[in-house]
Amino acid sequence: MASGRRQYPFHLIEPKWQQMWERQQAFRAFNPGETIPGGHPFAVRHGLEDKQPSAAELPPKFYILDMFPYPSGAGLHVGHPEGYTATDILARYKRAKGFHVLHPMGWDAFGLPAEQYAVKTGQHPRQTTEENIANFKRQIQSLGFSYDWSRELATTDPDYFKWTQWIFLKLYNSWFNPETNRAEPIETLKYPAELGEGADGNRGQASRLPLASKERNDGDRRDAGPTDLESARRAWRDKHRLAYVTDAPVWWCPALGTVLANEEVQDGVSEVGGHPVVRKPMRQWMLRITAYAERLLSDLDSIDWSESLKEMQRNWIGRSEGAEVDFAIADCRLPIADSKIRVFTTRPDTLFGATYMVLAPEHKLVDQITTPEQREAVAKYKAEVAKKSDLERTELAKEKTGVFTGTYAVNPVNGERIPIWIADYVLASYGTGAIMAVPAHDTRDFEFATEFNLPIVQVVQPPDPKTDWRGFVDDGTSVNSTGPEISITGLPTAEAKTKITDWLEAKGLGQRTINYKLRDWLFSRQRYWGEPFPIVWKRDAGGNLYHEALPESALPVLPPALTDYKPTATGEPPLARAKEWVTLPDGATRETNTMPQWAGSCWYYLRYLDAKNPQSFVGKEAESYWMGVSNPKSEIRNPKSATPGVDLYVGGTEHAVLHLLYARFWHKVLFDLGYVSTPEPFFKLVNQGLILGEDGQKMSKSRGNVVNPDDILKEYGADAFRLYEMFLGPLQDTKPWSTKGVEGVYRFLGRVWRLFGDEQSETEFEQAETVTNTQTPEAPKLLELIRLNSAIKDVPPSPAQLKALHACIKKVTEDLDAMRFNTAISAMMVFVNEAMTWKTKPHAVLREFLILLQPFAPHLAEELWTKVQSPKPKATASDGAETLAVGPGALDSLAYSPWPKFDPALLVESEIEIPVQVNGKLRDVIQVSADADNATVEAAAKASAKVKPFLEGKTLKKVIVVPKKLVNLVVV
RNA sequence: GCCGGUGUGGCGAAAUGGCAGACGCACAGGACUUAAAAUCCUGGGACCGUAAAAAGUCGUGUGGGUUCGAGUCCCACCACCGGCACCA
Repeated sequence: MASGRRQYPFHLIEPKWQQMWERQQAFRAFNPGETIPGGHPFAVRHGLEDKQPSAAELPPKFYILDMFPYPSGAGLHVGHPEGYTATDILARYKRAKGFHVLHPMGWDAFGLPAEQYAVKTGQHPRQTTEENIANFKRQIQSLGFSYDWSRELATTDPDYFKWTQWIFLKLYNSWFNPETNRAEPIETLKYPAELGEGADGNRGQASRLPLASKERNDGDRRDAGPTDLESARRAWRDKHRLAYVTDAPVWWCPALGTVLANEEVQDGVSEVGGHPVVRKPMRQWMLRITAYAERLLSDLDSIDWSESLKEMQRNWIGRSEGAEVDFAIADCRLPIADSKIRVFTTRPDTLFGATYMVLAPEHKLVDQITTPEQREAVAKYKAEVAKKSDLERTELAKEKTGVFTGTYAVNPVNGERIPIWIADYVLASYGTGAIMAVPAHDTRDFEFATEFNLPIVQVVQPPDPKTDWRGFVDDGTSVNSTGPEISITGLPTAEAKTKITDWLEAKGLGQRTINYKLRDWLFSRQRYWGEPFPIVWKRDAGGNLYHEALPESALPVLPPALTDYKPTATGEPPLARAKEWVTLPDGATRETNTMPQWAGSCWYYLRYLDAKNPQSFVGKEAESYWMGVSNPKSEIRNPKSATPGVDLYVGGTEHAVLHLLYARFWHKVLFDLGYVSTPEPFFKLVNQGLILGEDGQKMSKSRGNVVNPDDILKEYGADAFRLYEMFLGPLQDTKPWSTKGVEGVYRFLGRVWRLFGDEQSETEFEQAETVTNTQTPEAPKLLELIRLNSAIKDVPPSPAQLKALHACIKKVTEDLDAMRFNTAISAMMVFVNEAMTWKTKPHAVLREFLILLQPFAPHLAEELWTKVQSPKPKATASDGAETLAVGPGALDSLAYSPWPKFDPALLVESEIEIPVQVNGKLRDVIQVSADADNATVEAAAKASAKVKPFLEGKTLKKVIVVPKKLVNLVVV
């Protein structure tokens, strides 16, 4: 042990209070209508003992949420508790402020490691998961966080994933209505005329179909037998559902034995593990997140997230405005419908500069338009591209490649013939999979044209004539842009875009379009340890396979027992091994994919609100109270949306796009369908920064610089650990760990201990401790031997003492409101340093200080709080310390003690120091009375002996007096 | 390449446009101690001075600018960190 003697007996104090809080359920939050037990400190504080308050009768809520962890086998590292400590401090602070705080914790427990372990050892992932959760929970609890453990949840719990599957059914049974711009039940989807039941008689409403049967046993369905009309209608609906099936190529990762979402693939390798991935067509479930692109984008304006995080989401969604333009194919040998190639461009103003076209190699027209002479070259190029992994495609991106198809297109604005090429720098999956190339004003086209000697025509003049127009991609003025029917020459870029787009629309050659980079969410995984889909597959009379939702009554769909967790030899998911499970009595077969890990984390913050509800994923009343809509006393800080949701959400940046985008998407669907009352889930979000190793490098096992919280706790205790994590620097910053730094705050806590404790009784305590087994339940009683320091007296504080206290209250309060934990701690250090010097320490002053300390170092503060309940040792000491903290009817629980208010009047000085500058340079500091007027201050400044030499022989030009701040004498 | 963020002592950091370096670490000196640990006190940006002081000069990545006054605001650049990356 580097630090030698223990600063204070945290090894007894911390378990004592953790047990106390747990016994008392001190941090349990109560839903509207719930009976609040008498004696519970929250009930005592708010006068709600044995009552069943409605939402309106409860104090204003405050929902503080941590990103729940994946309980890995490695246990907690010091990065986890950083955010958890910050939120715990705020939760405790808000409780003291009188809020009804919801502060829950749970487990994001589905995931690959437990499954990979199962593949290796045959141990069921549930067992691994449960062990890991137990370890995580023990570690988290040893830090004294004030979570409401009665709301604990795990995504792997059937009572939980039943509702994950239920939400999936909602997605499955909904479509996005572009007219109302929101999700609606699939029954509101109209069939097109050819599928309608009679012309307009029943408005083609799908509700005429026996849809009610969806909620009945699936066995009863469609006894009448399918018809062509019925399967056509089913196909129509299936095409519109928010959850749908495609056979599109997906990222298959052979090493992981699963497909991955676009977002899980980085630079051609899997984000997890860095394994290579390949493109492979497979049947997959998709979620139609793209329908929400616009709302996901625009609603960012209504929430309080960091600008950089919003920017990341905006970039991910990637909205771009432009136009789609049709180019006719010259000398067309094709049927009319296919004789056009549609391109997407954000720069229709550069249409006159289009000197060639490029199709993605996968574009569906490529084979049709390729001339016989070029056929071989095109086929070869397509084969090359198909062979390339995405990794190679990105790596080789520097050099442009492509092949001419032999065919020409006609530029609609000037009738010019331009060659059509194929090249892999055009992506099939974005826009229309084809572009018009304007080499003069697009970097990629410029490189391509240079490579293949294609013409480059200027059509934009840069604002600065010295700028080279070649490769100029910004806004300027259109030039050389006059055709037989339309001219935009001379127009600034913005106007040129409008004018030419209007013309294209009028001529039927194109239209305004908005494109998004965002793709639909690939939602199925070939894994065992995830939520099974509540979906079965059947065949209709024509032998066609179709899918159907299981009824709600079939939930939860549990995964089958397996002995082998590997995918099958044919590449089918592991669930396919459970033959009996897969096949239902009616011959239907179950979907064997499972949901991705993101599914469970998409809505866990809602389950916390009503974690045990067996009837619903969340009760209406609980939802509206905690999300802040039903309680008139709630603080609504954003008048624009007036729907705060989670008041504070803290977690790492690694979830900046995926989790946060997916969760927002699900929340909006639930909002549209009327299940939740706010359009956004997380009103305020803060990303905690990374904690690096002592060497300033990212912590990793291979570098050997990982700090284990258990080791720190053993040596310095939870309070010191918490304090240090916050003292390190601003929450959002990346900062290196320093175990030496822990000692600093540990010493501070030791000073607090000595400030309150009596030295002689401490010695007696230590002697008693050496002959006692500290593992016994009686050991904490030893703490009663510690007496209050005799310098602490029930006397009125001096003005200086009051000032020190109130300066501390002010600073800590303001810093907590702004989440500046490090400076709040330093303010408490300043206070303690000063209080140590006081000969007589007023009881009232030190007592208030403990309330400030409590959120940061709750165990120590609670223990000392028992000592300051009365300046004399308690007469009823035989009751033990417990009664002091939790006695019914008495407001003596520190955790719920009202936060002190500072009195600004106590902070005013009678004499203040004013710096005096000459020409902006500090020359002296003078003492003046605080209410001195400017003339007096100026005179005093001029009179200063240190200032005078700098004025001699100079002319005083100007005098700046900033009241109570500074004097600056300007001389020449 | 594009977007976002950050550059302040030996280190972590602090500073509504107004005394740069609070608070802490590490370090040095002292007190207590047989000694050590712990604790308490003192010191500290650099330079130049001096027996020791005082005074002075320079100092917040670099170069400009605005201002009586800039770590803070503006412009240009450099470095590092994070994100995106052939998205037309």
